Amino acid sequence: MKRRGSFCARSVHDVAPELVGATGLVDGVGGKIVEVEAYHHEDPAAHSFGGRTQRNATMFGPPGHAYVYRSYGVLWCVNFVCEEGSAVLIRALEPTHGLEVMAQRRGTTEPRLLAAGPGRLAQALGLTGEHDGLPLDRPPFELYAAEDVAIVVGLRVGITKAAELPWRYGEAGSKSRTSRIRPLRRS
DNA sequence: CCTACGATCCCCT
DNA sequence: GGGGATCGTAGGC
Repeated sequence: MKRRGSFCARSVHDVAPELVGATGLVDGVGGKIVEVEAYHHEDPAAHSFGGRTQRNATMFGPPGHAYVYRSYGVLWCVNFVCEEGSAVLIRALEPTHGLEVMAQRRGTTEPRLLAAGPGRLAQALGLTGEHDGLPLDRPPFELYAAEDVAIVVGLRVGITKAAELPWRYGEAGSKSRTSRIRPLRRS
């Protein structure tokens, strides 16, 4: 996308909604991002809250890199690093490229189960801890500017701290999201 | 359709 | 030594 290098070097609250509708590929496999969550460094739910550690070191590095961490010991989740130790968790995408590869990695051809959910998405795109810290503006990554899509805003899921913050963004009406977002507002 | 729960690893305190 | 930014399966309705 234009301004690719600096796109993430802004507030996570600006970057997160603008990523909805963008297309992201890894080695040519991926699709349209339809759901994300923002994690700010002053937000108790963020991994970077409380300062730099071994696991979250990438979040404190330069913006525009991938922060990949292991979740529940069994899966990987992918974030785009933004400014000041904040990041956008990529929660779901609508598969458009490399459907057969995704189906093989996921062990299903059911479209809804390919990349709806952060763990499924990482598996479908072949992302693991080896991608942690890699720049997003170079291969194997490709990013393309967002379509003009209607956005729904709601509460983040799966967290216990700061659960009331409306920092989850999705494409309105998408069938490739993880679940219904009870809309707080639209834009 | 829905809810409940176990798996399984690192990182962190 | 505890606890997840989750997923799949099992079972009930």
